[in-house]
Amino acid sequence: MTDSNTHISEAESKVMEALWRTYPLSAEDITGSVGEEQNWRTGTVKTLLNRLLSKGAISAEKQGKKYLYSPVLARDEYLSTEGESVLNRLFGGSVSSLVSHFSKHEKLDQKDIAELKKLIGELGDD
Amino acid sequence: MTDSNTHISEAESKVMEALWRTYPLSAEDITGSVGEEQNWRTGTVKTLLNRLLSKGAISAEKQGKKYLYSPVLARDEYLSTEGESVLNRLFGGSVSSLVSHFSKHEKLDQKDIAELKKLIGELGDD
DNA sequence: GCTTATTGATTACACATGTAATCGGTAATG
DNA sequence: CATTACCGATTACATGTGTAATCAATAAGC
Repeated sequence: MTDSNTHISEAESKVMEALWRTYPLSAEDITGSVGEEQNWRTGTVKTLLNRLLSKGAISAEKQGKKYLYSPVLARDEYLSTEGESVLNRLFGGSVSSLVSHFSKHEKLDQKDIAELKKLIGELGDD
Repeated sequence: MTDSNTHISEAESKVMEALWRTYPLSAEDITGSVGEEQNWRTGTVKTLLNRLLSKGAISAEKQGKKYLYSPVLARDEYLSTEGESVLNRLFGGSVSSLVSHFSKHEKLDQKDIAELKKLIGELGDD
């Protein structure tokens, strides 16, 4: 058990990502975008939407004969929860230890480095 | 499905962590340390060890009537795989985007910041 | 040698997750 | 009005994961 109960699975997170980009979206919309990429039948998308609804991660409002879905859980909140959990599991909760790992393995490109420099600079200024 | 087949679950990773700290270890050793913390019965630890064996993540050698287990998968390799997968899922593969997120949410302590500064400094020198 | 304790192997079982198929109700169409 | 098409709800099912209990083989003790 990763979280108590309302954990969002990987497949579910794909649906969330779509809703975080734009909302509200119908099941059809999502099947057309995410479903296309993931090679999901419509039933699959419906199931994921229902599971997300049960978890309270999204909401639905009836619009004619179909539903329009919107995120309830904010992306930022999701990132915090998931990110922190992973950071703890893998890197003892230390961001610098994560960066160090990726750095050591040449996983930082120029853009990353530039961004990091900027970030760190700003932090110092605080 | 996160990975093709040999994905290491969270419970399994707890066992791996123990073996990465010291090895070889007997099932008893692991039950005594990790099992204690996690409140696992001996059977649970045995199951995890067997699953890790099937996945080729650890090896076992007979020592008298019991087995001694050692890691096969290196911690660093595990960190790379898992870390990259998570980084992709959550932050579009961008380390700086992850750091930015944690920074925005005040999740960087002084030590992190100091470490990051040092890291980035070294990177610039390359 | 027979009994008991140890330890690994096998089996179990509930819940999560990926991936749908099918059922059932309502709306559109002829 | 009867039929069809559309859409959400319900059911399904294999595999993964957490968490063991039990079985079986062997070693140790009486």
